Amino acid sequence: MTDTAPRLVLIDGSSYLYRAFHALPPLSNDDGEPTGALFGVVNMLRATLKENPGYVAFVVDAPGPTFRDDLYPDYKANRPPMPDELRAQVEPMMKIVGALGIPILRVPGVEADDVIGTLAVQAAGDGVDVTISTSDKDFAQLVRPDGSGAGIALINTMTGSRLDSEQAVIDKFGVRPDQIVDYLALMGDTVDNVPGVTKCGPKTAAKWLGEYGSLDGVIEHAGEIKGKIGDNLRQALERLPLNRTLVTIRTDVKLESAPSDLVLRAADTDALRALYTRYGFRQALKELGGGAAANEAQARAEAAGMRNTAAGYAKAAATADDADPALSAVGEYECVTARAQLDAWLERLQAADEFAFDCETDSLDPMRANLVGLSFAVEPGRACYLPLAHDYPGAPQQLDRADVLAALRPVMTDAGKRKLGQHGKYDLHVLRRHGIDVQGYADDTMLESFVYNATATRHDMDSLARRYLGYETVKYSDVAGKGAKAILFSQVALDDATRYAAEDADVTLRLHRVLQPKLAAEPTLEKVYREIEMPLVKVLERIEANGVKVDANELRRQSADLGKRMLAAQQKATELAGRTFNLDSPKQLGALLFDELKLPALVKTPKGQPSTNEEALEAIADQHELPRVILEYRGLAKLRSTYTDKLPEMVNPDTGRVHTSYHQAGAATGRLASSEPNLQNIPIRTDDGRRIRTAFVAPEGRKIVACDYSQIELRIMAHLSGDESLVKAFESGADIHRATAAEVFGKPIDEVSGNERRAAKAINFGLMYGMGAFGLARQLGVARGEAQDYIALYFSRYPGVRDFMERTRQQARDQGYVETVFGRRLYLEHIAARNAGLRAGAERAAINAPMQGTAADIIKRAMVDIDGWLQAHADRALMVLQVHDELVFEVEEDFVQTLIGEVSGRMARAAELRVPLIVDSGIGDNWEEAH
DNA sequence: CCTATTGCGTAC
DNA sequence: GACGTACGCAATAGGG
Repeated sequence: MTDTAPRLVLIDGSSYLYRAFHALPPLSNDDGEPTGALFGVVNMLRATLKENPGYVAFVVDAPGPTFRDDLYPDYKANRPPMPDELRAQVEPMMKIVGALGIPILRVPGVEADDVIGTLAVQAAGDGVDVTISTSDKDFAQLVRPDGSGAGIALINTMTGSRLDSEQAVIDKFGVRPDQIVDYLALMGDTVDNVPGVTKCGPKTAAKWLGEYGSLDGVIEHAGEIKGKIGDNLRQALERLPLNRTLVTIRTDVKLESAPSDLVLRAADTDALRALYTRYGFRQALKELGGGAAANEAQARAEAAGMRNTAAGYAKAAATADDADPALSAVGEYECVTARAQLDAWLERLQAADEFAFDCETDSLDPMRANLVGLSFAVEPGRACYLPLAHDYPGAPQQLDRADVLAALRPVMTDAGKRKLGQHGKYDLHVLRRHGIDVQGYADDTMLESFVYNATATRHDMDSLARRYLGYETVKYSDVAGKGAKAILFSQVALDDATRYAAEDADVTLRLHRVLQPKLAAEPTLEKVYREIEMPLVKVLERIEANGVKVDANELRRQSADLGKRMLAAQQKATELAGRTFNLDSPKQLGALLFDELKLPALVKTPKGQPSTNEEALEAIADQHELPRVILEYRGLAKLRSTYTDKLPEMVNPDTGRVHTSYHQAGAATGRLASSEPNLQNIPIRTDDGRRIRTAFVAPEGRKIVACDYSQIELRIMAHLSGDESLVKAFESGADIHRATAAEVFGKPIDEVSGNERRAAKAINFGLMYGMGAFGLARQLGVARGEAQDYIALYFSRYPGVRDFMERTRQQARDQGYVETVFGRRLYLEHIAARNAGLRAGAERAAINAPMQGTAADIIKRAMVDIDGWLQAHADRALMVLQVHDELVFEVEEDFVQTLIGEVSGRMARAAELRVPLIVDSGIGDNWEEAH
């Protein structure tokens, strides 16, 4: 229960500010502004936010008197005025806190302590786990056990100490939390000018309270205490009750904010960047980065939005007893080990309109994984886990796997019974390999999330649960450990396995209930999801299952050859350098080239270091022999380490083939991504590289057929822009780069030189990527002014393209997203950023996304169509690869012509554009020949 | 020891 | 700062 409850973190801002001010050296930024305390507080805040609290508040004192001043005019009278250097840091701190998205509480007439106390007690009473982040020990009085209910814990982020139980308080102070007030009253507080019993410190106070139980007990027995300290006590007797009132943190003040209002909002990254830059917080700035941190902020924003539209955390904190639990209650999940239980669940599955399922296995590779268990959810909170192959000492008896699968087969293969999953392609593989070819796979929460907002790079279940349900799932590592110590899921105890696995199905179902309506509210997105992505799941499953035949021996021969040549290059390099060094280490290489040999460092890495990349080495290749040798070595090493050594290792022993994984939610533009191994970046440019493709072969009696779209993205640019000249060029069937060169350089098409065509090609591609004159100049090796002239000339010949690009930028700015021809959306979170670099990057992405994304939509549609046709010919041809604009098939020889006709026709008809879609095909015994 | 980041390079 | 989308290798840096 504790790990399912929402969390509230209350930050005692004032205490941190003072503590950091006194603890840290008096740092300042380049402008001489003091930053020491700020630095400490910012680090503390970042550490706090890393814990992903759903609710948080930064509480500070408001100016003006409080009830304690009324009770005791000298309260805090000893306190010196705030030093100027500290005062100067208060406003910046508030700005940073605000920019981080943390609600700030500053309540007039109420001390921060009392605000925190009131919120803590209120939230804990509502079942929320509360953490008070403070360096003030007085708060120990609020610590309470978290046992079954929600507790209040103290954390001091600066020292890392944590007080989260009664025992922890006793260990630290020698008294229980409920005695802390009495303890403080006895000792007094010099900082707040509250005099206690003279000479009574922590030891004495704890001793007395241990003997007499409470302050009242101590007062009662004051006469019995001997010695000087007894006299001191008796002298202080009169003021002890007042002390107690002063040190008691109030938990009943009237506040306008309820704990559920304290939702962590999205961070304002632009503001943060500006503030961090101003105060020189480099690490914080780095973490802010362009990517991960921004996504996190986005995720937080959405999660916060979620909670606000629900009824606040009170609903999220609902317990198992609630009729409508917004969060699961661990323990309610059923572990199915008896036939009668299974039968009951089969009935539930039969009765449900749609249910969620999930497979547990012993491997992340769906082509190797063994089924260890299955989970199902029929309605939120109602889920089960069916362990099938758990095997550890003392493992309970489980139902027979074959029996269970046989019992489940009817419902799992019933196309009319809608099933849903999270990244279900994995589960489809596993079940297929265990004899169940799932039909009716209707919804996938990963794809719902991806289509709904592809900008969020993570679409895994844990992230989605956090983003859309405000819920922290049980992690795999929680039940199975991680790293080298991780155990197989089959070795996880059944109760742990149940709370993990059943939750997966449960959360999947809950996510679907949240995401489905969101998608339904956007009909074009719904269409992309329903008509492109969902049908593609089974198609990709088949392609992955087919795999591609790879001649491992051929690759091993190539590895040996590359190795010999690498060795030769290495020897030559050692000779030229006059010493040995690691050719694979950019750091060592840089030191050698730029420090020892004093060669000019013409290219810098993003971090400002001298780069040793290809461009940098090419630039100095005329000054020394070594750079050329390094380039030779690099090229060989790349091919060997990434391809010829690795691909043979990826051959599946069961099938003898290589099975890549296609990630349907891989690229924000809608493209697929391929991994393990990535078969979408097999070399083609160089001879050595292209040779690797000869190892992608067809078995005896079959051919490799490759069909690719000709210039699809440029055609889409023609379609989207409607530019007359460009459309005409494509209609005429001309070589598009040659035609562009003819336009730009103003000469007949057959007089265009090779160099002019090359320049035109660079312009065509560059424009699609939003390239500017600077980039084009670098690409072509011409002056920037010349490149600018080319671009200007291009736009004057193709004004429609220029208008299209401006329209696209404007659309991105106006609505925050751009879309493909089929309505797929890409949100651009930095399109309005104040940071010019970020904004320019977003504009380039905005220009590219409609073209790249539309191309992705088109080939996906074609794949679904082709797969539908190919199903009837599965014994004669297989679809084996997709490389963005290309589909590769393995085809029986006498079926090749039929296939090419069907495939190229279906590819060409996958979209109706203003220009024709042309498909080129090639045939060969291997992939290289098929090009 | 394991994970994250950096630098580099492959594809479309 | 300057060309969009990916994945992955080897070295290195950093946290436990």
